[in-house]
Amino acid sequence: MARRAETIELAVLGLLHEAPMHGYELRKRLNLMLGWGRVLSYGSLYPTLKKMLRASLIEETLSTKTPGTPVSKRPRITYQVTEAGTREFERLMSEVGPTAWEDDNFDIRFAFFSSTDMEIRLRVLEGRRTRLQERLERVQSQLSLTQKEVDRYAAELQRHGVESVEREVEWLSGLINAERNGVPQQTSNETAPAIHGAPSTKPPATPAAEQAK
Amino acid sequence: MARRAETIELAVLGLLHEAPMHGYELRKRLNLMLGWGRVLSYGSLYPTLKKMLRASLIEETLSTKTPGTPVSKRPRITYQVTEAGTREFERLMSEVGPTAWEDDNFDIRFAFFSSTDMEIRLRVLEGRRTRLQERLERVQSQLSLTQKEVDRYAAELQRHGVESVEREVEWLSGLINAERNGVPQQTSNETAPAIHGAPSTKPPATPAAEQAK
DNA sequence: GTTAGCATGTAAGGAGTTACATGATTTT
DNA sequence: AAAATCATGTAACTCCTTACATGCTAAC
Repeated sequence: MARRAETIELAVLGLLHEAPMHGYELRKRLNLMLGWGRVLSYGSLYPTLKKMLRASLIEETLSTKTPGTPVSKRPRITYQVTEAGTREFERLMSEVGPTAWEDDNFDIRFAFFSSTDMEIRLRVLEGRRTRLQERLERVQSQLSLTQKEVDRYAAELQRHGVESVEREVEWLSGLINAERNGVPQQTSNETAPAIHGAPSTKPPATPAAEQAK
Repeated sequence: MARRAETIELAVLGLLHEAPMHGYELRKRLNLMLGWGRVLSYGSLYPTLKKMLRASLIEETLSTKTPGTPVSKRPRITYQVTEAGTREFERLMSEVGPTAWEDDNFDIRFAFFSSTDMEIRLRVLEGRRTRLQERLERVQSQLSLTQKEVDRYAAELQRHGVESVEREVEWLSGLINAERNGVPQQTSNETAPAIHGAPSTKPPATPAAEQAK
């Protein structure tokens, strides 16, 4: 699953961009965010954090919590983004191209869309939509070729998969429209109206993937 | 993604159960079947086939195609299931438990549902549904805790995710009803009525049951 | 005082992708 | 005759999970 590492990095940068926190919480937020399927393990997160530290994308602050520090408190570590980290975050967020709209990557980028401007958002949303449409075409053309005796259950699975992706496309279309018709996107505090009513669905577990994560 | 290996094996056994074929075609069918996300590479498939050969789950037949075989034709290899392979397939298909309803595994099992009986099907479908419902609960409870200032896009992503899983649950409920109300499942050739349709005879006491499109 | 959840890590190992390497057959 | 697609493989490498190991802190 090659390209996951970058994804985690981006997510970490994005979360720390909002507020400093420590590894444990980072993991929780991450799992909530992209955790519809597999869950990120500590064995994956902590090494990534160390790596990012070495690359100076983030910094750590050790806290000893209680004032009268006895001796050997194992310190809790709070991470913050550095300036370099912020720049890297911005660089990654303004990337347009396949890496931005592949399954895992897309979700993370979307979650932090507030940190980019509309142009980028539109391009990513459209790229993603095109990606899914290609997928649909490919599958549908292949299906018509193989159309020999299709097993009932296998066919139902396919049907459901197609339906899910189609719904996802509709969702994206709704979002694209909302962006274009300038849904107020500035941080006018609360009362955020639903971005758009469009129905939706990611191909969740069923068609073989929870593309999201 | 640890548990994928078994999944591939099951899929291979299932496909070869239907008809012998060679690796290349196996890969195509596999990708069509569970290929909504990542695609299975040769570097993954061929080693698996070798391993299954060693385990005597499948057998190979070398074909030289053209009658007047010159000399050094690289042979094409057609794979078939052995008896041991068939038994293994049946064993795996009648497993009920977590391994049967986790994301990837579920899809494969579902695709080959025709090879099991209704009891198993029902248990797997119900297990899967429960799994997803737990997921929803977990996410929703966590969301209510974190309900501080949620970013608009992040919130929309969550909303969409929840909606997708809810739809999946409805889909499963429909299938469960269909199984219970005995949708004719034997191979009465074509004119197979959509699995899904199944209007329940009695006004289903279960609220969840209604969904049926 | 003990369980449950917070918190941080490491080592070993498996699974699968990428990139490479080769060749046959069919279509244009 | 070239291009596309069918077809089979291997080696290196990355990523990530599993399982282990440790210890603090709050609640019951």
